[in-house]
Amino acid sequence: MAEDREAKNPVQSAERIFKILEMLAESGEMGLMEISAALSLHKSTVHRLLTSLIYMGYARQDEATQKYMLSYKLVSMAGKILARTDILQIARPYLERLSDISGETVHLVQREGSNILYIYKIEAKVGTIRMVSHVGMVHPMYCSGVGKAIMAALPEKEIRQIWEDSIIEKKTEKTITEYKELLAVIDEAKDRGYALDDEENEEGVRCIAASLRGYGNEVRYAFSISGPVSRMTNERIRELSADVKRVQQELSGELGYLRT
Amino acid sequence: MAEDREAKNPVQSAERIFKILEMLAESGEMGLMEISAALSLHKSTVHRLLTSLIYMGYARQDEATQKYMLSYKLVSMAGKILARTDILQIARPYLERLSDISGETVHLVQREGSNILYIYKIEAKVGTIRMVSHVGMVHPMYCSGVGKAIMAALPEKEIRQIWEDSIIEKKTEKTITEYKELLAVIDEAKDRGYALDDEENEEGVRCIAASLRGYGNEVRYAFSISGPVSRMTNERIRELSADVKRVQQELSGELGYLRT
DNA sequence: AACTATCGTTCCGCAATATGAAACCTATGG
DNA sequence: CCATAGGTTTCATATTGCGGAACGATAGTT
Repeated sequence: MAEDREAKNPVQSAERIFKILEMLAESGEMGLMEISAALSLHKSTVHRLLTSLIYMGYARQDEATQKYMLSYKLVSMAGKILARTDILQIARPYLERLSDISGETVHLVQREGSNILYIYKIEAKVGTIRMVSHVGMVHPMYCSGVGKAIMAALPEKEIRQIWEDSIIEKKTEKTITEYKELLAVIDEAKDRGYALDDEENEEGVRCIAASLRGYGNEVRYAFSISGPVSRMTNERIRELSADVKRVQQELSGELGYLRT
Repeated sequence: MAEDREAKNPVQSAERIFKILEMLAESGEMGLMEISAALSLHKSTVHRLLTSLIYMGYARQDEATQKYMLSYKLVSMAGKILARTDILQIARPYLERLSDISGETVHLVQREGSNILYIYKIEAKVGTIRMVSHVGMVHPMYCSGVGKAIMAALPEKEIRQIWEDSIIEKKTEKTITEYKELLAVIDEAKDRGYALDDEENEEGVRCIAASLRGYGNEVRYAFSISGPVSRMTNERIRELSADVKRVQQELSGELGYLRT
């Protein structure tokens, strides 16, 4: 077959200049020949492309060593992107999929000190029960699945702090009111890789949650699937946990782009 | 003179592709014609360059709206650059301690000419107020605590230069718009050993800042603690200033050892 | 439905542009 | 002082990127 279907970069010089950019981002600083050799490009070509990068302000050359390195213009650009893009943009499609799979209510929350803030909610597609949660709601961490998911990623010192900051309130029969018990439950969550809320916050509601790491690599978000006990059997939770963990995996991957 | 000395970008397509990149970073998402019009480039040219960006993974096109936007690859690259900025490695534990002590937002910035670049941020651990600052943000020096902390270590000639380079803008009631006033405030900072920002940049936000000397012994960095006026009383600022100055002391010592 | 306007995509001939060989600098060190 | 190994500049060449034009798809209008 003479067919040449394979996609190809339509702009050669762009291909090359970004290769150089990526290489410099990786290695910090490099000499002309070093880059030339690594990319199998003629040194005069590399020189021209570098001159262009410098002209545009993306790179600079060390006066003394003559080595090339990146400027902070890229960092500044990245900052603009981040400033605009909250996690919601990224997470939404994944959460939508969770909602499709399960038909249950899906939440995305953000840590706010010792509390969590609901920043996104997809209503259940089956049944008629409506959860009291809503976007903008602030809720203590200790008695929610998402809260425990976040705490499972924190050092014990911080968990203790959160506990002390919280007004412990026995919302249901099963609400945890002993610090030791909380720690035990969090330990379980650590082992499993996901946290549970077994009617500890709202009578008849169970949920399964996992945390997410944000830009600075700190745990700042969590998401969950919630539903009535009638449908959220142990059996079903085990099934859904696979989906939750997969989404956590995938989302972490995508958000990981934002980290180092 | 027929002399045409003015530097020129030696790679046209690079020039254009980065213009597109910058434009997208600024605006979030744009249509083909929109970009084409804004840059006075033929739409087929823009299309080709965008295809190239997408091919390399720096951009993507929304399925539904067909609009173009940047991916997170740039952010990831920026992360790599920042990760290598060694002051960050050294300073991080100290800044974390400041954050622990105060519970407030902590920033680390780097001087970039007459501006500052935010290279690290620790979010406040108490309260729910979020500062607009973010890593990668570029900001004028004259109306920020960190900027004034840096200027306090510069000769007046340079301060004047910075002032002239800056676009003076009355961001709040208290923003300094007179050069003489700036000098006075900087003088105070020199005496005290730390600089303040008293709602000069963002309504309701006060901050306390100090500068750091880099490798060549020139002042290139500064850090700060910021918080809402409600918590950042004069009393508290005096308390925190001791911590700020101690961290400055310790960090300066450690950075002094580094000589490339 | 037919018409129109708008936007994104594809094609392709032309020449401007990017290419790389070679010559030229400038340090460093043997 | 010569040799070597970077980095820089020049320049003829053809490859690459350019943009006019035509196409397709979608949405708004009559």
